[in-house]
This record gives sequence, structure tokens and C-alpha cells, in this order.
Amino acid sequence: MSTLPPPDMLCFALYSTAHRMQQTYKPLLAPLGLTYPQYLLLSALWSEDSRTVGALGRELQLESNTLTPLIKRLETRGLLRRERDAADERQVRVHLTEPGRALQADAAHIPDCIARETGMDMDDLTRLRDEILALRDRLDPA
Amino acid sequence: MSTLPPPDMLCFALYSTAHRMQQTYKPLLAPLGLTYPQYLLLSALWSEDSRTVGALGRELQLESNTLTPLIKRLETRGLLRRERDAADERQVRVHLTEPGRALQADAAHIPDCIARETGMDMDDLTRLRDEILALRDRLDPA
DNA sequence: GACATATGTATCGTGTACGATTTAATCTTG
DNA sequence: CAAGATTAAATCGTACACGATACATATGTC
Repeated sequence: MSTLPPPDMLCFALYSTAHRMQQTYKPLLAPLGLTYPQYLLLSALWSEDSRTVGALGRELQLESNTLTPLIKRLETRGLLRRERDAADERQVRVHLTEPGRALQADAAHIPDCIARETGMDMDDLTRLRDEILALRDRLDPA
Repeated sequence: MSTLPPPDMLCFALYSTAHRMQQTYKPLLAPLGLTYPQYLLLSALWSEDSRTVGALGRELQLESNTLTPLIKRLETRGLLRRERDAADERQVRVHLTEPGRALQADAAHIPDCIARETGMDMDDLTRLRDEILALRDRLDPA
């Protein structure tokens, strides 16, 4: 009986390409002292600041058990601040600090660097992104 | 200055879709007591048994620091066996045990289940896989 | 308005990932 | 054939992911 080897599996293509992408980001993020998930979190906040842990989790598709330590590490580094929502004390709102906002300028060149490394033009990148997202959205969110 | 939010980033599409895919595998693998990386490792061995740690690492794109603990866990469960290569004692060869081989039959239905969950036909899945792999192979392997 | 229920975060344990280093075995070159 | 270089795994430390659970605050119902 035959089993498809990993190189032929769609899931493995996703798995290995996502890892490769993180490795591609690594040298660009190292000077900023950020990991890739930390960069994603900051990107979310650079687009829209002062959001709750839950809202960030919905955007990044992460739960509090992953997000809370991630946020705390960046808080320790002074890039953001956590604050209980006054109206609903269950919620924690995450705010960028001045250094956290300033880091956006240092990271501004990164998207272009990544795009260049893919060797693909913007149209192809956008199309591929949308096909991958279409696949994701067809898979039940648990 | 504007920063692309994560939902618009190609890297995030890969990141979140790879995670979603693992979540899709989870209920299928749980009855076998396997994690997704463990399933990948076994799939590699089901296709070609008795390979070295290095050869498995090249196929799965993982280094020994990830692979060694992964292999040891499956060895503890009695699904495989590690053995130093007689010709080159630096190398460790990984062999399936009888229970490890038997598990292939229990996992045989999984690829079809996953394919069904994507709601895509085989041609589209293959095409998307190849586009993703083409992207991966354009990114420098470190 | 007390009480069961639901919601938002946090905590804990296990299992990947991976950079850096270590150890042991093999290869190279003089 | 001995000393240094190279290679294959393993080890260590840090940082995600995530299931399960805990805990505090809100909300709904009577």
C-alpha cells in the first residue's frame, strides 16, 4: 500500500514554505531584536493601535495562551503596554509605547525586501496570497 | 506611514493556513496518538524506511535539534527504532517497527479526508501545491 | 438582587522549531 | 599516520502553539 511522501503533500508544502518564509524574515528582523510572531503582532498594532487581546487574537488567529506571553515579552522590552479596560475589566487593551511606534520606521523596508526575495511580481504575490487564504477559509476553524 | 496589516501579508497567509491545516489534521491524528510533525515523519518512513536522521531532515526540512527529540518520542512509543550505521558510526538510521508499519493502514484514510475538507478537486490541489513549492524554492534555504 | 452562566485573560504542561554549542567519528593533507 | 578540518547527531536555551484548566468580571434570569 502506498502513502504519499511528505514532498507530495499539500499540507507539507504549506508547512515547509511557512517555515522557509520565517527563515527569510529572520535576518531582517534580527537587527530589530524581533521574532516573526512578534513582528506580526507589532504589524497588527501599527495598523490599529490599542486593541484588546481578543481582537488581536482574532486578527492573528492566536489564542490567549499564545498571545499573552508574546505580549508580555514585548512589554518587558518596553515596546507596548497592557492596560485593563475601564469599561470591561475582563478585557486587556494593548497600546504601543513611543519606542514601539518608532520601530515601525526601522521595519518599513522589510516588506519590499521580502517581495524581492520571492522573485515574483506584486500581481502574482497577491493572487497566490488570495488562493492560499481561500484554502484556509474553506478549512473549518476548528 | 502605512504598514500592511497581517491579513494582507502573503507570509501571514502561509502562516495562518499552515496552522489551520494542522488543526484540520488534529482530530484525524488524535485516534492514532500522533501529532502532525510525527505523522509527517512516519509518512516519510512509510515511503522509504531505514533512513538516516540527516536524510529525513533533508526531506522534512528539519534539523537534528528538532528531529532527534521527535524520533525519540516515537521510539519510546515503540513505533520505530534508532540504530547506529555500522559503516559510518556518526550516522543514526531510523527503522520502523512492526507496530510502526501497522499504523500506516490506520492512517490510510486521512489524505482523502483532508482533500474532502478543502473542498477542492485534485487538479486544483496539485496546482496550488506546486505554486507554493515554487515560492518556497525561490526563497533562499538560509 | 442573588445565582447560574457566559466571556476575556491568564496559567500550566507538552511538543515542536531553531540558534549555538558539544561530542564523536570520519576525512584530509602533509 | 598524526593534527586539523569536516561531518552527523545530540544537547541546551529560548520562543512559539495549543489543549485543558483556572479565575475574575459581566450578563441574564427569575
